[in-house]
Amino acid sequence: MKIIYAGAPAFSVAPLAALLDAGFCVAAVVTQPDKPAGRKAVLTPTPLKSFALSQGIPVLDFAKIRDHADELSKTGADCMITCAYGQILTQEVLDRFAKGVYNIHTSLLPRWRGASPVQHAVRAGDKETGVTVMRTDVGLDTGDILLREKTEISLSDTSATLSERLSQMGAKLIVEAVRAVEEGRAVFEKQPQEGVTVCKKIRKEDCFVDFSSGAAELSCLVRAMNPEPLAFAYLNGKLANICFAQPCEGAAEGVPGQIVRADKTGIYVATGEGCLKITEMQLEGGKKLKAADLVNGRKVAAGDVFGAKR
RNA sequence: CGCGGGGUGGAGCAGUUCGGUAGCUCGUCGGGCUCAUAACCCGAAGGUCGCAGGUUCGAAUCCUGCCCCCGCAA
Repeated sequence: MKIIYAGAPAFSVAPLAALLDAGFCVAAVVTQPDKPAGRKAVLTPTPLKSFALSQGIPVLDFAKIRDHADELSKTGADCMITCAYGQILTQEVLDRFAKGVYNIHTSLLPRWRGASPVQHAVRAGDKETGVTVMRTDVGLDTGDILLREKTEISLSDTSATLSERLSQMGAKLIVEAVRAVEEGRAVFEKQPQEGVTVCKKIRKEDCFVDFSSGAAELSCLVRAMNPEPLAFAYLNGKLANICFAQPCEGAAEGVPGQIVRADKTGIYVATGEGCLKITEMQLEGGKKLKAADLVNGRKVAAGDVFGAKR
């Protein structure tokens, strides 16, 4: 079985590594073109590209994969695996692979089809999520399901910790999946009609922490946006990216957004319903800091109020 | 040349405007109090003030160059 592997973010690296470890031949890696990144706008390859090059695998970074179907065929691959690749595949591309095209998707399909399933699952307060390996068709994550594995989402999970876990799960599943396909024992199941949700790409304005909402809901928002793009509000005239927060016991006396207590254990903020404990936060221009450090440096004190503007 | 913040004992910060003995909240170590403690009291150790050069009797502070970290925007 000769494989082409398509992906981009760090998340997509582990499954590729697993396929290589399992002894499969990866003819080429397809990924997004290098993009300017960081303050200096340095042209940066995707994490998957860096990894592929370090493994000596040829990399194809097409601006539009649909214009390069012939090049895909030339690799002689009979199967393509995609994982957070970020480009829509056309029927012409799908037809180039005799053994099919399969996608590793980080949700329990048909829930959270689309661009940012991990963040949406956390933000929605889902109790569980997982990884689905499916056969790709021209629809958006609508293909038939081959394998699926669940994992719980805990109150201490962020999109960062979940992604890491899902990446490992995806790595395990894709090896199983490819073996099944290779041995002709793959069994597919149509996606259910019910329970379909679609998620779009997250924008920064989706990340505003409105303290008039409930603490439980805000905790989900904050944890969903970690590590990127980070939930935020304004504090003492500065942008404050809130990295980690959990709902906590205790009355929340004070107007929503007001810090009722700030000590080594956390920054306790009144919300519309309940109290939110922030334990990690990043002020404009600064690094991410633990609550204890913010309090020690006198940057945050009881009585300060989070708001929507500077 | 996209805009901006920052580098000061182990951590987070003040001090820089207007040069003159290195300060705060913690942590660490030692001692005390306590049935006990992450609480409280007493004491101690620990700093080339990012790097290099310049001005000066004297530079964390003023001037010049460089390195590194971070927020926004892409």
